[in-house]
Amino acid sequence: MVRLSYYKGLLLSDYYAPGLKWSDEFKKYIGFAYKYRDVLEYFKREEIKIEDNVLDTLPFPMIEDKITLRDYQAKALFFWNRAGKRGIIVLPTGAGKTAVGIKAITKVKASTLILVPTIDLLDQWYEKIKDALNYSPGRIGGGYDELKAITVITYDSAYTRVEEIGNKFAFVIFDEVHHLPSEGYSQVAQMLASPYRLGLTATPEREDSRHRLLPDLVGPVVFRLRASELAGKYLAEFEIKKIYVSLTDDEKKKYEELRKKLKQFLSSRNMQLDSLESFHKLVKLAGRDPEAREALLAWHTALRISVNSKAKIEKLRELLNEYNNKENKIIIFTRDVEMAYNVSREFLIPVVTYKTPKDERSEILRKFKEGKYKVIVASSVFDEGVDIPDANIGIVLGGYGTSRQMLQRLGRILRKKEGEKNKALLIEIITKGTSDYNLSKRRHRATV
DNA sequence: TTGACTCAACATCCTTTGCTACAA
DNA sequence: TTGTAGGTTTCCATGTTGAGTCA
Repeated sequence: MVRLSYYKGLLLSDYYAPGLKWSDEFKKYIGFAYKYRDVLEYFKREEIKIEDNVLDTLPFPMIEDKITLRDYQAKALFFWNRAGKRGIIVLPTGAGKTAVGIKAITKVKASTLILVPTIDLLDQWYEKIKDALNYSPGRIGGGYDELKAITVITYDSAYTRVEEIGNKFAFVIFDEVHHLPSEGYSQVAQMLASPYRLGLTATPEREDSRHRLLPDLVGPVVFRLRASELAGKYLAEFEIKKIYVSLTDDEKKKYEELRKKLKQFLSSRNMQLDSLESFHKLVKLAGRDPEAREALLAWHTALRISVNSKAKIEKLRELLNEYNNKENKIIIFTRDVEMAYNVSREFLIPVVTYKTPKDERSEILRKFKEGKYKVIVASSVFDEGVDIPDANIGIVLGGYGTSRQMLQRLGRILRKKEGEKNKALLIEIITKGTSDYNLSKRRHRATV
């Protein structure tokens, strides 16, 4: 008879099993709690009897189930179920990931923990569960601290509480699961004993390649659908337009000076900037070498000039003249805060950045939803986890070189509206011949 | 309870085009 | 001659968020 137990994120066992190591401190074999399922299966295969004291879950409540899934949502859940209730479902923004998650809870019928990156999402899940299951889930984070059989928690709170609650849930849902592989959050996944796992995201891939950890932490991608596959029926038809502009003579002169400074430094040190690693090398060097710091600063400034070029503002003026009318709702996206405020001042448009106070932000979003505001400008605050009212036109003035940001911004204009005839339109304004062009090229790598 | 702070964690950050020492 | 590894243990900037603290 093997005794299995849980202790502060660890799995303790009397006998050896793959994935466990002997610990002199505990006088037992130990491993991270997430090995629980594998260890259990191993002992079963070996026909070894187990006394299992790992999970200590709260009783599953009486719930209703008012969720009707669309065909692709049901299919996604089918594949996840077939994979042993483990794995990741990839659906574009607006395709109803939350509904899939809630339906999964009703299938598993066991105590469930839902991890979310922001308080906005904490509230959204809370409301949707209340509606769909006629049950008020617990909330931990954002000032709440209620542990219930179905509980929504922020990643940050989970990080500080996981030792204590790591064995209270048989099922765990990781919303926006691309956050999970980061240094700190991945420990949360390891310290949870939950044998059933579901990850939800629109874009699992990460710039740092740590998404390679996801199959181990959550399971493989079991279902994937792109925005273009849902366009027309469940999401709006859309078009992506690219408009190219040039730097002014002044900007060009400055830009080239700065790039030259960077190049001169690189060649003086026999360095190249041809990979992320080489860039990190430069950053490291900049920590102790003033010349390297100067070079990096030059790179930053040059980037800013190209992303926030004056011609973009003029092009934006034309676009607003053309599209700013009763029929359209427009969101303008910028890369940095300064540009967002410049646009706001120039065109007298309400602006939202991370500096905007909370109530002012919700006020602006409310008025945009009601149609009192037709155009708003935002930095990268709307990229994820915020419930943004529908728009049908997005204008990208600047951004990162990541397809994640691109797809998330696209998602902001894709919600299908009743009787809508016009296509949703995402317009990107790009400064040609500069790093801005490279950024744009990079964010289009992944097919939409 | 709020509001204003601070702090920590997370994310992005590259594409040009030439090295040098050593092993196979 | 050709091919390949090379060095450590992070962190120039800016943006964004959640949690904690203190008035």
